[in-house]
Amino acid sequence: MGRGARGPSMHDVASLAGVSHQTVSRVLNGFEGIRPETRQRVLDAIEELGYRRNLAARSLATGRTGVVGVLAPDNPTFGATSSLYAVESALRGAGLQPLITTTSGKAESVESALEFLYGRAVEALVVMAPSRSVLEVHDRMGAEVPTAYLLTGDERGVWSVSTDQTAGAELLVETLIEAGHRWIQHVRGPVDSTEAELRAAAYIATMGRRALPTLPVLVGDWSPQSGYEAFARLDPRTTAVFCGNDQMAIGLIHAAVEAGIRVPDDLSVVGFDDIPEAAHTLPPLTTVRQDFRSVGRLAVQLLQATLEGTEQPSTAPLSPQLVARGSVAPPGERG
Amino acid sequence: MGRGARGPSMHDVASLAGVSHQTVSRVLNGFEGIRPETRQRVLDAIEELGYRRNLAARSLATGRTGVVGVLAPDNPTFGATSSLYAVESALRGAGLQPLITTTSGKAESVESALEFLYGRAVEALVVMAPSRSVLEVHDRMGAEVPTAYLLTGDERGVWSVSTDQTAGAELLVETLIEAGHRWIQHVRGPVDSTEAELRAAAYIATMGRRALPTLPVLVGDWSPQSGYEAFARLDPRTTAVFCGNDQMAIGLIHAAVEAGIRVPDDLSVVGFDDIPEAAHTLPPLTTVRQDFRSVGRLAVQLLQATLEGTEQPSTAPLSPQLVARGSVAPPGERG
DNA sequence: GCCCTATGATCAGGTGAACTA
DNA sequence: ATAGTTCACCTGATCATAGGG
Repeated sequence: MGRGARGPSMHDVASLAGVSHQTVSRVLNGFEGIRPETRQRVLDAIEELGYRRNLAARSLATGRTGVVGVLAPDNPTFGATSSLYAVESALRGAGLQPLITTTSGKAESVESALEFLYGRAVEALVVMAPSRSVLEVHDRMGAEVPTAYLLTGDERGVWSVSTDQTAGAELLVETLIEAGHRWIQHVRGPVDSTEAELRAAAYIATMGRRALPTLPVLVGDWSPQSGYEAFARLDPRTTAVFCGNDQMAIGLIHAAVEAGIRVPDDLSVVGFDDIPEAAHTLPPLTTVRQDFRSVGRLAVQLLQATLEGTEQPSTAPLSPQLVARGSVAPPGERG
Repeated sequence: MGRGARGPSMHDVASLAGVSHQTVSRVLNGFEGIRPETRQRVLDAIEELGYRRNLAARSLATGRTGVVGVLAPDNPTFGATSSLYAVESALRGAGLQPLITTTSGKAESVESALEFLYGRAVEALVVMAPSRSVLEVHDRMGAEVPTAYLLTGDERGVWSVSTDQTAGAELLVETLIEAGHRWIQHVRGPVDSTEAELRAAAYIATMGRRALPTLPVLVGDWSPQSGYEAFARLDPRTTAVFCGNDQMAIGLIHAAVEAGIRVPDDLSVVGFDDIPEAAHTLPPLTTVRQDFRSVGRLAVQLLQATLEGTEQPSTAPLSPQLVARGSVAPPGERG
């Protein structure tokens, strides 16, 4: 397997420039005390040979890898993917190397991904844990490195980077209440999802605060299909539905219209996330926008500060933003 | 920066097991000629110390990195992301290390991503190039390693892994023709997109083959918003629209309904990709399904075979599959 | 003496840190 | 104030060796 077609080494550059390899190293690492003409000779030699540092050797010598592992859900949803891409780009910008692994969330899958990452000597971790099971596996395997948590509410204190789920849910429920609804039902995401939990809790709390009756919380799995299926289980008194995300709202609206229910005249519906399609459903969806990219960037800033030992940025939850569109109207005669 | 908290080395394992480091190496690499009891002693020592191979040293010694770079579009669409995740998981399964970078497609962005990847000594590349500009930059920088191309039609011959775009477009246009439509218009994706080009060409070819009139091809950017805007530019005679992807179809349907046009009674609409939302638009969207995950897996198989020098799998374009739903009907009186 | 099996000793690989001139 | 010398980092490949038939 002698495939290692090695390029020129630091020594090659050194002899071409007529200096020692150490001087080359110092030029590369931006040291001060180097005579301008020497530096230039080295730079020229590098250019001429097309020299590139051998990262394996560098890593071996320093004992550092600069690799940050990222554990991402393998379900390509808009939100998770947006955050993931922001993490990737910020990491690269910070001179670190993202090592992205996707997992289904099942224990076995999470385990093998983490095993892979630890085996790769990651120096920090970004755990995107939409479900509690991911966190459990991670905790069980023992956190070996600084870890930032995404998509998991603010459960991990300063190590969590998130949008304020509770505030988002309140915004939506209040919008429905303001429109005059009393019978508001919630279709939440999966049971082991932290974010779904927070949104559901906020639904109940807000209704309670306004002294309004709470209807049974229905459970979906974030998919449009599960929203579609949830429609059939809606309480007959329901005049407005707070869906746990936009996709389920899309499915639910589909089912409603199929059943001859007009949205929003007979039934108001709101979502969560503001995916690109939300502006173009029929009717356009009232929802709450999360700034996924900022969340990703912030997570990287947190880890970078930790690795460098500088002051960590604040990771207070980001504020979501209400996007009012056409899927909310005052309750019709149906209620 | 003495952050390198190094773990136990092969030497530590060797002395604990009472053998040489070389024997440890042979056990790790699955060599044959090792006495079972010796092997066990080594294994025990590894277990006891919690030893893990230092990959930097390994890579330095072998001259190989096992890293495969992936260039992905930073636009988190369902299709690209699905393929990306399949690539990641297949790569990891093959014992290789995915190094994923996202780019906007702009020359500068592509350049810096490739620079990053080459600097990381990637041994192979997966280039997901939805636009021709990505290919141009890649070509200009000189392909240093075996490269598989995704999302770019079959432009790169055996190095392209793709779904048959032409066949997919034909399927859709034929469906519209069979339903009785004569005035079919196409809303294509961006001008520098290879796939958009193929789909548009297939539209024109199919219409020609059936001796039907071709209407001006409108240009969108894949987003729902661009589909929405395209509606206003539709030819008045149009009775059916072939949208370049599902998202644009969603936007276009929105605009149509807003303008009082019924879908599919007054206007038939088809999409491309079969994203999860496509089953739940109003009406549900007739479209064509691409198996994005297979494409990703196949790309990895291709690279793996190349790296190992074994026989390469066939990369003939995969067949798309028609998904007939409710957005197509015979032309109404509008045409 | 010769072959075979299991294991050890030595060296190479590219870089950065510490010390030296 | 600059620049060179030496060593350490950890693993895998090559060659050498000890023991057994």
